Parts: sequence; C-alpha cells; structure tokens
Amino acid sequence: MTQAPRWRRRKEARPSEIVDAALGAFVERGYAATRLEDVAARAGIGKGTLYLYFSGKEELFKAVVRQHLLPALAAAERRVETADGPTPALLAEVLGTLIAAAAGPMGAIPKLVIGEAANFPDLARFYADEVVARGFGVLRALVARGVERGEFRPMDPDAVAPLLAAPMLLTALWKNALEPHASRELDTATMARTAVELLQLGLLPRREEGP
Amino acid sequence: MTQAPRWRRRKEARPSEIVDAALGAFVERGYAATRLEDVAARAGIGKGTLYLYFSGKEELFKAVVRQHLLPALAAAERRVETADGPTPALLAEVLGTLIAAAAGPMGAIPKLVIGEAANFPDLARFYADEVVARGFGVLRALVARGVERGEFRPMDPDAVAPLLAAPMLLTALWKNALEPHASRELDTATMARTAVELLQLGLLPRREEGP
Amino acid sequence: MTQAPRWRRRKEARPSEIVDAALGAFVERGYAATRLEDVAARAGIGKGTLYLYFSGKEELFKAVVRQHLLPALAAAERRVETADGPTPALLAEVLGTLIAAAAGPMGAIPKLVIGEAANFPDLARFYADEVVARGFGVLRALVARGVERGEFRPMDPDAVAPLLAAPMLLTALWKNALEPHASRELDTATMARTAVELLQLGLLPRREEGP
Amino acid sequence: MTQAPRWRRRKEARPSEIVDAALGAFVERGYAATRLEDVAARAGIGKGTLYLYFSGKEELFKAVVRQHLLPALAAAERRVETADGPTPALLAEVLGTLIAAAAGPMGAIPKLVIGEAANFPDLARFYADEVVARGFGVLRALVARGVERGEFRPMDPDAVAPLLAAPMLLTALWKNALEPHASRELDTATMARTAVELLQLGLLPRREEGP
DNA sequence: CATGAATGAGACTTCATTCAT
DNA sequence: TATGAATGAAGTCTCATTCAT
Repeated sequence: MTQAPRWRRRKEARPSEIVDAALGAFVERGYAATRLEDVAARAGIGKGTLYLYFSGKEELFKAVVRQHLLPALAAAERRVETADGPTPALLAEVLGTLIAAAAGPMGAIPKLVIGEAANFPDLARFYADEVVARGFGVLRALVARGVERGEFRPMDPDAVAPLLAAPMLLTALWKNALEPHASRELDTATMARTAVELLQLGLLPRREEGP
Repeated sequence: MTQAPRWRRRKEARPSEIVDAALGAFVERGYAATRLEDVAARAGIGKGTLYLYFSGKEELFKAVVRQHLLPALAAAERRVETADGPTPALLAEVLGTLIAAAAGPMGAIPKLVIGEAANFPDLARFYADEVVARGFGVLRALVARGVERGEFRPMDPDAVAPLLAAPMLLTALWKNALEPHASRELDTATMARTAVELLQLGLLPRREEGP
Repeated sequence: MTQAPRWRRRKEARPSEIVDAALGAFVERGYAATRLEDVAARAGIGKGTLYLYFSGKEELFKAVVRQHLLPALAAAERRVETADGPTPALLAEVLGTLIAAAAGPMGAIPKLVIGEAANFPDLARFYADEVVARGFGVLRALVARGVERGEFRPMDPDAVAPLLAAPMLLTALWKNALEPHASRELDTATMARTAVELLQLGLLPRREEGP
Repeated sequence: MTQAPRWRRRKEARPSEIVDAALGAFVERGYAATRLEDVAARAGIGKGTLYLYFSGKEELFKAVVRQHLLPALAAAERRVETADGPTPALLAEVLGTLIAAAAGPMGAIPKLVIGEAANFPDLARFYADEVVARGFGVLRALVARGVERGEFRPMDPDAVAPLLAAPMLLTALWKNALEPHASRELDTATMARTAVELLQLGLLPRREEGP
C-alpha cells in the first residue's frame, strides 16, 4: 500500500522496538549493569544492529528517557489546559492518574535518571528542566486555577506544586525499585485516595478564612 | 585506661573512614561508576588495604547504607517515643527535621539504594524492611498519636505515613541528584514550611466534624 | 561494432573505477584503516556491489597494486629497450621520469605494499619479484648498456641498479607519507637534477682510467 | 644492594621490555594487525599490565619509535661532529654504518612510520621534523665539511643530503619488508661499498675543475 | 545486477580482585 | 598490617561479509 522501499518498513520500526527493549533491560538491571547484548537479544536483533540506530549506550539511554516521558507529559498538560469544572475534582483526577501511572512501568524512568544523573549531566539537565519543571508547571497551573476561582486557599503555587508531585514520586520509586524485594506491598489505590483527600483538605479554604 | 597503643586508634577508625570515603564516591558517581581505587585514595590508603576491612565492593556498599542510615533512624524513633506536647507541633518538628536532613548528604543514600536495588536484592530487602518500614513506623505512630488524642481527624495511619514521607523523599532526590544540574533551585525551607502547613491542615479535624 | 548495449559500458568500467576509488582510500588511510564502505562511497556504488567484482578486501588491494604498477613498468621497459643515443642522457631522462612519477599519487603504492607486506606474503612476493626485480632489471640494462658502450666505468650493473632506484623510492615515500605532515618540502626538480648529476659523475669513466 | 623498593625494580624495567616486545610485534605484523594481547604475551605479562605503563596502543607505538630512533640518531650526530681526518673516508664510514644499521631490525621502524603516517599525523610530524630532518642535518654537515675543505666539488649540501640517505632507506625497507618474501637477496655489503664508491666519485672535484 | 540492513567475530580497554613483598 | 603491581574476565564498539529484496 505504502510505497515504502523494501527494507525501510523494518528500518522505521526498529528504533522504537530497540528503545522498548532497552527500557525493559535498564529497568531490570539498571543502566550500568545492562549489557548491550541483552538489549539486542530482547529486541530480537544482533549486537551490531544497535549501532545502526544509536551511536552507543549513552544515546540509547537518552532515547529511552525522551521517548517514554515526553508524550505522557504532553498529555497531562493538555488535560489541565482544556479542563473545566471544579478544581478540586480536577486535582483528584490528575493526581489519581499520575499516581496510577507512576505505579506502572513508566515509573521506572525516574529511578533510572536519578541513579545516573551524575554520569549524564546533560540528561539530568534535560530531565530537570524539561520533564520535572514542566511537570511542576502543570501542577502549579492547577493550583493557581483553584486559587483564582476561590476554590483553594491563597497559596503560592510554586511552593505547593512539588508537594503534589511527591506522592507520585514515592509511588514510582517504591513500586519499581523496592517493592519487588520488600515483604509488604503498597496499596496504590488507597495511597492515591488518601493523598487526594489530604491535599484537597489542605488546600480548601478554611471556613474562618472565608468572608 | 585501655592499653591500646596509640596507633591502634587509627586502625580502629579505619573502617569508618573508609565507609565515609565510599559514601562520598558513591554519591558523586553512582555505585557502578565508582572505582575502588578512588575510594582508597579518598580514604588515604592503598587499594589493597580496603580488602582487609571489607570483602569487596558489594560489602562496602552495604556498610555505607547501614552505617549512615540506622543511627538517624534510631534518633527519629526516640524523638517520637519520648515526645509530649501537642501532636501538630511534633509533626511540624519531625517533618522539618527530616526534610532538612534529606537535603543534606545523607539524602544521597536513597538515591543509591533505589538505583541499585535490582542488583542487590538483599540490600533492597534490608532497606525496604529495616529502613523504610521502620521510618514509616515512626510516622505512623505520630499520626496514631494525633488521632488518639483527638488532634487529628480519624484516619488510617498506615495510609497517611507514606504521604508524610513523600516530601522528604522528593527533597532528598532533588537536592542530591537533579538540582546540581538544573537551572532552578528548590527552597528547602519553604518546602518544609508548606509541607507542614498543608499536611497539618489536611489532618486537622474539620470543624463540622467535631462534636 | 560490438553489440554490447550502452549500459554494459558502465558495467565494464566498474572494476577499474572501484580500483581507483580503492587506491585513493588506501593511500589516504592505509589498508587496515580503510573501510570498504568508504571505498564504495567513493566509487559511487553500494557496499554490496563491491563483492560482485572483488571477492573481498584483500583481492581489491591486490588489484590496486597490479593495475597501477604494471603499465608504468612496461612503459619504462619499452623506453629503455628502444632507446638509442648516448647512455648518460638516457639515464638522465629515465631517472627524471621515475622521480617525477614517484612524486605523484602512484608513488603511494610502494608505501602500501611495504606497510602490508607481512600480512600479504603473496602480494609481497609478487611485488618483489614482478615489480621490484623487473624495475631493477630496467636499470641494470641501462647500466650495462653504458658500460658496454664505454660511456660508464666498468661496474657491476646488479650492484648499481638499486642505487639508481633509491632516490625514486625516497621521493615516493617522502612525498606520499611524510611531507604532508612535515614543516619542510622537498624540491623534486632539484632532487632529480642533483641525483642525475651525482650518479652520472659517479658512473662516468675517470680520466686516468681511460686509455 | 640497591635500596630499590620491593616492586620497583621490576616496574622500572617493564616499560622498556614492553616497548621491545611491541617493536617486534609491530615489525612482524604491522601496527593495525598487531593485537595488544600478543604484545603482552611477548613481554611475558598480562593484557591489562600494558595499561599500567602506556595509555593505549597509540602511545605504545609512539614510544617504540621514540625509544629506538633517537639514541641511534644522537650517536650519528656525535660521530660527525667530533670527526677529524679526510671527509671522503668519513663519508664512507658513516654511510657504511648507516646502511648496516638499516639492514638490521632498527630498519623496520621507517616502515612502520611510513605505513601509519596518515593515521598518526603528530607522529609523522615528529618523525619528519625530528628524525628525518635531523638525519639529513648530519649528512648535510658532512657534505658541507667536504666542500669547505676542498675535498668535494662545490655542491648544495641541502640537495645532496637526501641522496646520501636514499640507499639507507632502500636497504631498510627491502631488508625488513620485501626480502623475506622475495626470491633474491640483496647483498648489503656490496650495496654499501658500491654506494660509497659511486657517491664519493660523484662528489669528488673533477680534475678540470681544480685550479 | 544492485543494494544496504543485518550480523557477529574480534579488538581495545576498564577495573575488581589477588598476592608477593 | 599495608601496599600496589599484576591480572583477566567482561563490556563496548567496529567493520568485513552476507543475503533478502
């Protein structure tokens, strides 16, 4: 149907297949302990084929981070921008979604970036400025919206945003790093519900502060 | 009093000096990228001398974690157990202390453990069960105390504890992994103050819930 | 006259185009450091196409040597065989031509062969026996001619031939290997003139040796 | 007897042992085809030990060149500077020595440098400027001495020097690269004698040029 | 005929660990 | 007890060669 030249079809799918394989491997063993040969095996290709698509381990790592985080982030931004309705409900929804996502495999990425930040300064910068800052931005906007509409107490959105993100981070790291080895589980649903409840209450205007 | 000749003192201090050197090295480069030769150099000893005190890199890593976390944890436990006075104030104090500590070099340890959890399952288990669980225990006790004394709404302390820990974790990781590379700083003091305010309000009994 | 369709011309030219491309690449980077992909690119063909004409890198190398040296050698042989006139003038002409040729790109071939002799014994043998020996043969014939005609002192042509070849070799290697990196140039014309002068005088009969 | 610290004795001999082993290996197979593992085996050490003394293959190569050529060069310089007696005899002695040396294993170094010049520009520059230029300098001084003392015709020493060097170069390359594979040998002694004879005669004042 | 995607053997290099001194 | 020279397993990366298209 498409006029794709013979081999291209495969070639175009490859990078993304490799990145997926790499994510899996990195998540399981960490960046340093992952052998490129394993990544290749997971992707069902030869060792050298990796180098047709990525200039080395480092580039592959960066590609993993970029490919898996930016789409999710963009989705979150859009959700908040286009939302209407009461802010507390929006907060509940966003927090719930984030925490649920953090419990999944995507939550392994922060672990990777945090662990390797010292060895990949530019990746750390990218992650800090483009992912974390943008993520905080979404939450800041959410808080500002609530404050403006009188649904939240007047608070500095810059100071509050990290606190909204914190439960998600904790979930991501616990679920992807420690829980597999721990003797007790964390109930994500309860976690999310409690977080929303606690933060909502913390943000709502106190009665005596009202008019 | 002890008949130990002077130079024994040095010998007895060695393991701890080495562990300190190792912590510094691990924090700066991560576990895998740290060369034992660098640790030895930091400790001012020869490469081979390390092996007189630790059986290898792995043991050294575990010693780092054990040595630096358990004392802080024990201190926190004692503080809560022996405290009297209103719980909200105690919460403020504990959270403030924890977040401040997380911003310091000790906050680098979670980063290490999280990053290497997959490669050191028994260390991960140790950390999850002995450090995290015990840490949560302190916070759980704190919440339970407030609930019992009617200072907090009735809530499940198990569900709330992680939420109290989350800002500390975020601080630890941000300060020790990303901020050195990021273009913006996190104001720890504001962070702590806002966290306390938000969580206190979220925990306090709502007026209409009172009698 | 031939019924070959036009595009066959291209096909027939291919091997020679490839050999030219290979010569350029080998000369620039050396045999081992030359990637077949670069040769293909220089020749304007695909990597796999090389293998339709040459069975591998080694064959290609041999083809380069054979194709570029034998014609020049045959020309030199013919020149000496058919020459008449005084031998000193012929010596001057031949030496001048050889040194001039050595300064050009063809002079890069000795460099290649010499550098790879150990890895290509049969090529080394071919070069030693078919190129060098034949080349020496031309010079030997030249000297013998001069001796026979009483224009040169009686000398062993076998012993003199290498000495006539030496300036050419030095020129070839200097121009093609070292000069590009050196801070001083070699003046080929002066070199040739001085060589001819020196060798002519060295070969001419001394007056007291005459009758 | 020496107060050399335990391991030092060995450590100090090592670099030179390794360089010797490397020279042998490079000469036999060429730079690119030589595996560091072979060099190590020749030196009787482990693969990794090489890296305690040389930062890599490239450094090792450069060390080989520097270590083996500069002493011989310095010796030649001294010989000419301190010589007295007639210049033609000095010329005979120097040329004879050089050609004899070129026929030995040291003569393999030019082959190496020439073959790898393109891949080691700085080594090529070093060799061209420090070895070749200095070598030419010795010969230039020799010629100038003869001219000044009226033992040689007035000639430009700069133009003559390369011609004196050429037989040595040819000997070095033939003996070390091609002859092992060729069916005929080059008689070094005859070569040297003929070269001296030819060049001396070429340089001596012609009778009619005298007063 | 021509291509270039895919491969995997092989080389360089690093570094945890050992052990003679 | 302390050292650091030595080691070799293991990992990253290159590139000649193959073969489906």
